[in-house]
Amino acid sequence: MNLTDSINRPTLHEELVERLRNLVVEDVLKPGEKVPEKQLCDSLGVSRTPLREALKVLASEGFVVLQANRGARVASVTRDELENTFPVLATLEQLAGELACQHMDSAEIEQIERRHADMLKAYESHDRQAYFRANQDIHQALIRGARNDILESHHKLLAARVRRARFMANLSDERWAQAIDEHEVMMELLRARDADGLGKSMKLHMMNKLSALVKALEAEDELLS
Amino acid sequence: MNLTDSINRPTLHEELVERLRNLVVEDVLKPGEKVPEKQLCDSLGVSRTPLREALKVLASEGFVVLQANRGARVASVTRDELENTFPVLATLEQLAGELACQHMDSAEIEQIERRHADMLKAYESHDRQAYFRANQDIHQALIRGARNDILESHHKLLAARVRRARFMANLSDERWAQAIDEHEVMMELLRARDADGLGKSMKLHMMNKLSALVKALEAEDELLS
DNA sequence: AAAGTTAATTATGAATTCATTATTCAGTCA
DNA sequence: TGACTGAATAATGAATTCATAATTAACTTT
Repeated sequence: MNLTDSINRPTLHEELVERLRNLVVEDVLKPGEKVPEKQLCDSLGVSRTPLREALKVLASEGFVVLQANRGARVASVTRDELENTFPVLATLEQLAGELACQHMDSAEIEQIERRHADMLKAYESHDRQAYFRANQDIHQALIRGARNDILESHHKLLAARVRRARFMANLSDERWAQAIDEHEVMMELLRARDADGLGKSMKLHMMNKLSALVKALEAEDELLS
Repeated sequence: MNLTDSINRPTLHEELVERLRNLVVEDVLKPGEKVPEKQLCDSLGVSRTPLREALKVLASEGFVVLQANRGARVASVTRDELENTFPVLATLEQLAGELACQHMDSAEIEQIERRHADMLKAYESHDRQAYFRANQDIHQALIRGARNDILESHHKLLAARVRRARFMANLSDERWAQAIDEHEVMMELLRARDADGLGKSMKLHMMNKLSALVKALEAEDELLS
């Protein structure tokens, strides 16, 4: 019996960082929107002190922008930011792929195998929600498999910031099919424990995601002009 | 005339983040050491509120560790952390090298050339201090040259965290000579704007730094046993 | 009515206060 | 003497208060 668990209540500000980050990532708080402290305090039932501490952390993570004496705004995901973030994410995933091939045991690989099957099923039944979940789980498992906390934390942060992009543009059928193909390749390379190959294909996968995203955003701009 | 400059006084907590981070990176606050809030408040002349906000940020950056109701400790640089951080730094530098070749203009390259010359001079006169400064400037300029803010911020954070390592083990003459050679190669590749080559050599340079560091630390352990 | 000016209101940055949890230390008992 | 108990002290987490900057609203003035 673990007694520390019941005692290990996280501090208020830690919980708030989690909750607020989720509100931003899940697009409940919209980019550019002001974040009025008092209002949030009331709705969350906390005082300003821990909330402000949380906002400082969120700001250092890049989810909000602070202006002295003018409060916090939700950081907007500009195209420029996407185009800067994806290459960094891509190299991190490349490294993760290489390390994962070296460090994952077969039980872990089998687990990914199962999640991969889930993903295919979701694709066939056109269930975007389930697809996103399975896809995210697979990437996260590969990162975990790299056995590198530093890599994991930085990847997590960048992935969260970019995750909002899925609210900006919808996944096209064409890109969806391509992504599935890429995942098939990745699975094969993982099975073969081809470190270099998996790294490269994960990097490519990420950069293709960016291309598709940029294309989709441009298409949306066309509609508006 | 820029009027915003005089007005743009950073908030207290931002200054504190900077100052405290420097105290950690410059090894004034030693790893494992407790960080008593009151004492720091007195010596810095601020109240606890902004100081605590700063500590939260430092914690999210990994420079201190917070324990609920037990305050903050300076994070210790374990060998494990070094071995995790350097590969990540190395891939980031690889990416930076590739992008720098594409984006830097010749004036910027010439500036690096000059700093490179400074570095060689410092090497010849065995001035470690000057060498570290020039070396750091060169790496930073290459990162800047990549024209990618996300890359830059993450690199900056990781670089600061391992910078403390130089207080842990001294640079051996052998490694110093090798590092100089590697820098020569890097300069040549930059002049030739060989993106792939520069990326790879920067990555290798970083990993060699890690090897040397680990070796030096093991040698120190020998002495203690 | 529109632009500009000043006063009132609101929101934020920072200090202080309060409540709770750790830590220290004196005293007890084996 | 040495381990345990519990009170006293100190440190931390969070709420509140205070001072100041920003925003809004009211009021001129043209």
